[in-house]
Amino acid sequence: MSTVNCAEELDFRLIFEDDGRQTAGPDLDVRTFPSSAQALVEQPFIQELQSSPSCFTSDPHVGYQLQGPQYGAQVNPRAFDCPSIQITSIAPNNHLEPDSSQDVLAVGGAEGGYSDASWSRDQLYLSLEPRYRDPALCPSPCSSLSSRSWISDLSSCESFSHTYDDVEGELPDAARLAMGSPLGSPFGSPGCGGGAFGVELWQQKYQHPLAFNPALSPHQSPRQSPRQSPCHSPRTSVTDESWLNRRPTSRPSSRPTSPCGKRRHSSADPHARSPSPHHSPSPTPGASPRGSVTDETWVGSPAGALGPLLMCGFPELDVPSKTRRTSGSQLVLLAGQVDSSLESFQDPPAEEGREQEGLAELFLQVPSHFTWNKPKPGNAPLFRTSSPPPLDWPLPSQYDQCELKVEVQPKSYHRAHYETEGSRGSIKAAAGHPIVKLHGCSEQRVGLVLFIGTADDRYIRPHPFYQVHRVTGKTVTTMCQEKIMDSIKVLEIPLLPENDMSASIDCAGILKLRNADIELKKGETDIGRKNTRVRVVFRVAIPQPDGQILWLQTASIPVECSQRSGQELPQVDSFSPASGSVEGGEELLISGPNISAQSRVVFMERGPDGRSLWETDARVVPEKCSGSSIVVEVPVYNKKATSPVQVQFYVTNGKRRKSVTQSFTYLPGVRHHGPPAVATVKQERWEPDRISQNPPGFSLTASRNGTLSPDVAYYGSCDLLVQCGPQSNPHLHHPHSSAPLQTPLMYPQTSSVPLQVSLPSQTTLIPLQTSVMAPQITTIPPPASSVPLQTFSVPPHSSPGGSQRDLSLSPRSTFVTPANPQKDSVLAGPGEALIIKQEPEEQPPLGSLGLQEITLDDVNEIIDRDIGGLVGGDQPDRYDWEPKSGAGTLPFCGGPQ
DNA sequence: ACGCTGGAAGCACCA
DNA sequence: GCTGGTGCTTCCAGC
Repeated sequence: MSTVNCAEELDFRLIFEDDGRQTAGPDLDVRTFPSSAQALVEQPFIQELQSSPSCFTSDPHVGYQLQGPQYGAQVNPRAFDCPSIQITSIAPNNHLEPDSSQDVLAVGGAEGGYSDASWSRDQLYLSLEPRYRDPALCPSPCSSLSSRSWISDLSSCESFSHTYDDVEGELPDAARLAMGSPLGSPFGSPGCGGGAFGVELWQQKYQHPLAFNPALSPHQSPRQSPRQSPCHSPRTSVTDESWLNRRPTSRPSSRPTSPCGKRRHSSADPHARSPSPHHSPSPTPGASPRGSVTDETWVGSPAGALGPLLMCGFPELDVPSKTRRTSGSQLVLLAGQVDSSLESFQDPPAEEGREQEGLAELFLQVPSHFTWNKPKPGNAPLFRTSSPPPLDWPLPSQYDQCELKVEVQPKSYHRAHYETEGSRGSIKAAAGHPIVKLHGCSEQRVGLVLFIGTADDRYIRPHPFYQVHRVTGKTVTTMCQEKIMDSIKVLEIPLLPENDMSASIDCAGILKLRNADIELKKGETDIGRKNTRVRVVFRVAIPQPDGQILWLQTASIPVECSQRSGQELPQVDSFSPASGSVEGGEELLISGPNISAQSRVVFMERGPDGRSLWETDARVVPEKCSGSSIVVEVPVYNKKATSPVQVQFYVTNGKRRKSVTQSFTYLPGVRHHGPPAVATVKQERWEPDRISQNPPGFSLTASRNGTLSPDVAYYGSCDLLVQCGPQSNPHLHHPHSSAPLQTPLMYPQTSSVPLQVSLPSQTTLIPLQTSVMAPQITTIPPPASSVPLQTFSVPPHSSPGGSQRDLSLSPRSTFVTPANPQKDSVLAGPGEALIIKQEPEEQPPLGSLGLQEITLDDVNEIIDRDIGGLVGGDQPDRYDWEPKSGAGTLPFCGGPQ
């Protein structure tokens, strides 16, 4: 890759402006760009999944609609299924019929709802320059061998010249382009000789934003990387060092003396930030005292590498999902697009639709964002090859016979490394490394995608402050490849039949991005301080006979990534029992790192508003404590309970040294007799009350036969040893194993309980709620199909602070059905428990649960109001994902507690 | 020499 | 405004 190439290849002015068609102003609709990148990046993968024996071979004709200009011969543009930005050479006014052609370079994806109709305007056109088809385009700026982030790697010649050699030619041209080949992008590789051009681009973008295509700038940066501001740091100006002079060493010569511009953690005051050079509430320059991903690597890195696509309107590039959601303009645009896009998503091929009839609303396909307008029966995690789901799109862990499971969980603590550090190795499990396995699909190799996700109380999404990092070395046995999806770095690992469709994740480390860099990103509302828990998220794409791709997702337990916290925080690995009489007095054994007799155990119950309603110390039984465990007496529940009440407890070693909370269920009138029957149950939930995986709609794993695959089994004993930490015995969580309990709060996605529960005549799904709003339970009449009555938990709508968590934390979600587990089952979802009971009369009165029955229509109404409205742009302001306020979060999303 | 780890210094933020 | 505690980031040293 020569400098010449870098400089020559792309000139965005020509592509997007001189072209005369892409000079849209700030309101240019670039929302779909991320999708493009994603799709592009995924194409090879998907393609391979479908047809290629080789993991990374490319066949532009297989399940792959992403045809860049390289396929210029194909003149007809094609609109993609998912929200996508269409880059084509055709005239803007040309109406593109879906599937009409394959000339569109970009693919959809992420955020979108991009209707064909929207093609009439705000499209990105990429000239059909043959140069874009250069097979030599560097495929993956992110597949760095170094411990540095992909961003940093991007600015590295080595990264391009060596790192990607192995994948060179393995990816379709389009993908390469999407990934920002240095050849194909001016941003591609400043460090590779494109520096001068990079400066030019920077100037265009930041100094002359309009000239650079201002319309796109507000949405440019990748979510994961600090974007925009070359001016964040004087030192890291792309002009000065990032572009022209690659950082010679990973370590700065001196420590920063002042993180100038560092955002105050406590402040979200936008005014504190200087206005962005471009029209965006972007952060201010001087953010980082030293080269940051933002500065150093953003423009000239993967992002840069992502090149034209990413830099020009890739929504996720510059605007985190939260911000994107709050973008009125986006929403407005989306309003007209959502439906159509959803159609493509929700309307599977006829045959598939038939297959899924039975699923009905058991599986609510709830795109995490605006894409979900109106859920309807028949949804399934099936996507067209050109429309892979965005990374923050909730997906089930199981569908039909296929289930993706984390067989061996990672340790709950993994110290992430900074860019300035060397790698701290791969994520580890208690013994060895985490293992992920795909059950039920062993006939073909499939690709596993891994990324670092959040572990907060909202839906899983790529973590803004952490990034997966490919670890290499002698000890690494698992083949993997770094890629960029949705502008997020991911690792792609093949799952091979010969390996029993499992993979040991020994090639994934975690990179910490500096808070200041991320927080200063335009639109980033998350703060990094104390946001140090992540989950390792796994996705698998399974080609279906009908050509669609089945996407499943699961996630690990939360992993603490900060040095200090990891070293000092008590961690509850297990406790027993998991429930007990409201009268208390029973001994509760809690064990885990940093737990000792000196620790305190505090029981608490939170109210709807998240405030503590009750909190009391459990009396420690010193004589029974050991070095890593503590025994306490369960305190008496403070209120009269007529139904199981789930409370939380945590272990603390002092101020700010609290473990994550664990759930304990008080059972009314239940006395504990005799020694606990030690039933070890995997508890994949780290912080039950704070984490919810997917929107409730995903709490059930769906199957085509109309059965539910609850992620949680029953528990009816208070004598359970709840395994909270990493566990490595998959058998322990088998639904048919002895362990009846999988805390209903466990993450559905991580659930390894493939319990198949046929819906009884009447099914009641009871949400775990401690919601701000009165919990609701929705009784959904059976759809036209054979699906029996189901009751869905419905998140409180318009709960200002709340949200998702509401669904996941309800003490009442814990239902004990010891007597007849076969009869009553508890379905736990991402944050909610779904209970199936054949005999409704045995259910606790809804009233006592704070639930109310509503009909499917009600559900739809709520959805329309809370989600659809948001999606449709009716209430864009509510599409605020500000984590702190929790306001405006989707109903199914949790709010702060 | 390099990668991985553990520890800790120094600074900024927060209560 | 001051101060102590806490968290973040970087650096060092050992294996």
